[in-house]
Amino acid sequence: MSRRTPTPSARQVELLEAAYRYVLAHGLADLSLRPLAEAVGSSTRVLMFLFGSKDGLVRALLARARDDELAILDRLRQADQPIGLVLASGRVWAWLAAEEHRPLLRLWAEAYARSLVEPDGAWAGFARATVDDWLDVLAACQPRPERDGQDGAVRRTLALAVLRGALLDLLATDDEPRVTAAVHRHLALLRG
Amino acid sequence: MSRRTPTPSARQVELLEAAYRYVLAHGLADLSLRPLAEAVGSSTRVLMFLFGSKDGLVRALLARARDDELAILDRLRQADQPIGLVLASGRVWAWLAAEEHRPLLRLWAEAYARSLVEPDGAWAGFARATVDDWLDVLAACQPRPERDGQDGAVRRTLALAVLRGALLDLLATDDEPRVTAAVHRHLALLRG
DNA sequence: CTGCTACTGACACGAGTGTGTCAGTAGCTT
DNA sequence: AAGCTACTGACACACTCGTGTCAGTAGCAG
Repeated sequence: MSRRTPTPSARQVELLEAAYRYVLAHGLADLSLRPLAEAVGSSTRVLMFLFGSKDGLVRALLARARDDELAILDRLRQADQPIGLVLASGRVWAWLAAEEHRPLLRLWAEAYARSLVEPDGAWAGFARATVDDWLDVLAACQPRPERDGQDGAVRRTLALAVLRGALLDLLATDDEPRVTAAVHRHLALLRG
Repeated sequence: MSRRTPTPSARQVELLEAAYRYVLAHGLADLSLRPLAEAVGSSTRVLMFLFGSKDGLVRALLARARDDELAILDRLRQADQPIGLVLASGRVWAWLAAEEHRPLLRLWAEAYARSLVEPDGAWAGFARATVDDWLDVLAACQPRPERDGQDGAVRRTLALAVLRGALLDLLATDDEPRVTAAVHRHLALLRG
């Protein structure tokens, strides 16, 4: 068995990477094995063999997307000392607003919404997991006394809400100046 | 022809209402005519007759959901004089956070995300339209000198981002106290 | 060469999809 | 009574879907 987590095997990660690119371009909503297989130069048979089922493939793709997401989050975390929510939010927004990340973020939005409507299956817990991922990393950015206690939790909840709300706006309107100005306005408010 | 907009006909609105309830409970993602028809006590044949196609049905359902959305927005608008963004945001959040509106808001999130990924077809422009709807009504809540000019636009963009970001969090975590506290924190910041 | 493991191709099955066709029936207007 | 319009039922067509089956082949270990 070369199914999932046990040593993904070269061919498997290669195909996953190709499938990931395909999904970034076409969305997950009406993903279908046959068109996907053709696009990545493979066959449904092989996809089934490597990922067990369509559900397995989708799970692997969502995990792949989450890896991309965690990669930037880790760059925030690795600072030697907490940089504070304001600076962290500013950096995260710069990443979110970059044009080249739109496909990933659209995919993220799709998976998030779907996991809300259909809490079972391959999508299960995706929304919840990403909220926790982000809140965790924002917590790590807060200085020590602020971080603990529920006031700190409220602060990072607000920071996350601004970032994600702004992201939704940006994805729909593509009006980067207006949305970025709104985020910066919020950061200015926080500074006092 | 009793197709769409030209006088919806009693039977049509009756079935649309039933289908809307069904979709609120089951989501739009894998909506299928036969199960839907059975659930609402009709047949695919009739649905096709009344709505022309599945796309037509979906369009009608999205329009129906938008009507629900616009209904609350109008209650804000009808105030004799502008109430300001702070008060408006507070009221809107009270509505968003109410438990009984979750199904509608989940449906909204689903439609929004899907219209981002698949900008053609029945979903076209849904995300864009709702952003504009909300920004318009928030603009109407702003006092006169503030409303015009791009600073006003930035202000309401931020207000909208907070509301929608908080909504995303709430839908995923169901942690109303934390999220409501974050929204109120933002309102407190705005007050100065 | 033998065997073993990883991988792949061709094909079929059964279920579910949206939609089209043909024939109705109920209720109203004239 | 006639006729028109709105609506409905039964059924079939042409797909596409995920998945299963059976037979392979390439590469490497012994």
